[in-house]
Amino acid sequence: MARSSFEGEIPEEQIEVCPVTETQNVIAGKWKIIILWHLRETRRFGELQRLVPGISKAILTSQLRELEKDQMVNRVVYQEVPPKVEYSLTEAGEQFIPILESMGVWGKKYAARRKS
Amino acid sequence: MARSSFEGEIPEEQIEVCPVTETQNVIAGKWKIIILWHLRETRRFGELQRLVPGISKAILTSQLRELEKDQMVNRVVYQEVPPKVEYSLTEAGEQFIPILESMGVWGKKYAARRKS
DNA sequence: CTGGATCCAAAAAGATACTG
DNA sequence: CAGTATCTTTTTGGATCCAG
Repeated sequence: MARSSFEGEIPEEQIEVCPVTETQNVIAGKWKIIILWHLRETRRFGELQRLVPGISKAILTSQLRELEKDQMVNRVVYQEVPPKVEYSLTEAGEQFIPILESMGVWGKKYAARRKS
Repeated sequence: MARSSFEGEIPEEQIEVCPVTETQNVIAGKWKIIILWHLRETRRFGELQRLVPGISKAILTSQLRELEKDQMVNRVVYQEVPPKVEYSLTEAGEQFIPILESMGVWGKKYAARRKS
């Protein structure tokens, strides 16, 4: 029987990306996890910079822009002088919180284990 | 007056790293999450390379070496010809599985949400 | 089959100065 | 206060060839 279609081929749009890889793509970036962690509560830009030790304004901005693009973070600009900008989690971001919490618990045990 | 101690300084060893940052440091790397995912079951090197689409041997090796160094992965060499090497999760690695599962669930919902 | 060693390219991060 | 623009540096990843 002749093949009337190429069963081995998959249209580009239908290629399913592995869900964990999907997640990987969103949280890749040196600071994204810790930023999301602090965004469990709404934070202002400067506040985030203080909470994340060692990050520069430029990098914080770029990481936040990427998280926005990935619909993990909301950005609200208040038209005031001096400027005020608040960042918070979107629904997708909120749903990621339990994973962040688990990471915190795991990381703590992991650190303790490694010290011994 | 000479200060007899530097009260502002913290000995290197006592600097506490935030637990989520600890976790971030372990899973950073383009392929580590998906590698850990497939290591829920013991896998051979070549098997891993097939399971992780797009990764080269050299990169797979380097990612595995880092995971070993971080005590997430065990490497067992069977003295045979041809060589056979099996990778599996350490206890720390095993304890990370629930987080990987959560990432899978979240990633699936995330992808679905983004398509609409 | 499972790698190691090199070299190169690309991406990510960081430093700095400037701005509404 | 909250950025942007530019430049430099560092870090990663990838391709290729060699080897026990």
